[in-house]
Amino acid sequence: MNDTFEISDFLPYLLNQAADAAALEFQDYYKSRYGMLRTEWRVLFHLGHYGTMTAKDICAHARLHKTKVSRAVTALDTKRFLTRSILLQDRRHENLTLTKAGRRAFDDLAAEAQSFDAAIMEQFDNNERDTLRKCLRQLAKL
Amino acid sequence: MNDTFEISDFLPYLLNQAADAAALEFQDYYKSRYGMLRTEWRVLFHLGHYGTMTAKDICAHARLHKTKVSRAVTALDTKRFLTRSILLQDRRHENLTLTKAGRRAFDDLAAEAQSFDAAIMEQFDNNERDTLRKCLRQLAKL
DNA sequence: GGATATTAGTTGTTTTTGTAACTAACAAGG
DNA sequence: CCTTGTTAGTTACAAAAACAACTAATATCC
Repeated sequence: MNDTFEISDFLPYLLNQAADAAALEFQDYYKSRYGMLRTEWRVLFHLGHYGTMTAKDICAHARLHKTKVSRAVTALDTKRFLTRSILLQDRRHENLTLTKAGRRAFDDLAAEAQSFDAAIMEQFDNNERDTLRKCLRQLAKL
Repeated sequence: MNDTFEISDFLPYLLNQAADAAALEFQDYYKSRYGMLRTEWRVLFHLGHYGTMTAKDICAHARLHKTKVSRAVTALDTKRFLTRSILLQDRRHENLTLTKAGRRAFDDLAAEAQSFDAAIMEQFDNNERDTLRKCLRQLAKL
């Protein structure tokens, strides 16, 4: 009918398909193993990687809405993966810190993520990898 | 804390962030202008681009679940953007065809998508564009 | 000091998705 | 024909996301 423009060439579509495909396998891992949702995994990652921080910090850094973070923190708290401590200077903030169990989960998942990432990237050569990451970073910044 | 692995380097995360960012602006367009959801836009695109086809065909080609397509078709039908006609040979299938209004919406959105895509790609050089699309296609296939 | 505005985080309500069960039509083997 | 199986599509219910309204603490301006 109209052959001037293919949807599989449309960047937002392509990005979305690629993102879905890439997320799938890893998602199964943290879901079945720890009963975590994607936002929980991201929050866990931030705390494990950057250390103690507030929900606000996570929102800003992970580009997540505060309600999503709030619910993820509640879930991780219920799982005893983190502890909350209200700051004396400003009782609106609370510092979030991983527990031992939280850190174990983080260590496991981070290692898994890393090897998962490497496995995906294996299909590309060095030039492609660099270009891909560079372009994606630039797009994510918009 | 742990600096061996950055989350912003984790491909599923990066892809997701890039996909979100890229989808945002265009999403606003079809949402505010036509009250469409993403799946509706995709179904509309398929019908506009490939012509009359069944829901099943769209599922296979767009990699969408049949329930999502079913709901999108209902929504597009309500908006009078398509008509359904049951096939005489096999009354389980129904052919979906855009109405005049549906085609107008498609023409508008396809043009918009195309220039939107071009605008995004402008920030990359030719080599980057090719590599990006090639890698994304490959990832999407998984 | 006290009204007003901000900020961090939570809760409630509505949309949207995901999953599974369902209906209706057809196919195939006996 | 008539059971059994398969297929296209819908519907019902549960999980998750989006959005708005809220609470509690602090900051600011008069």
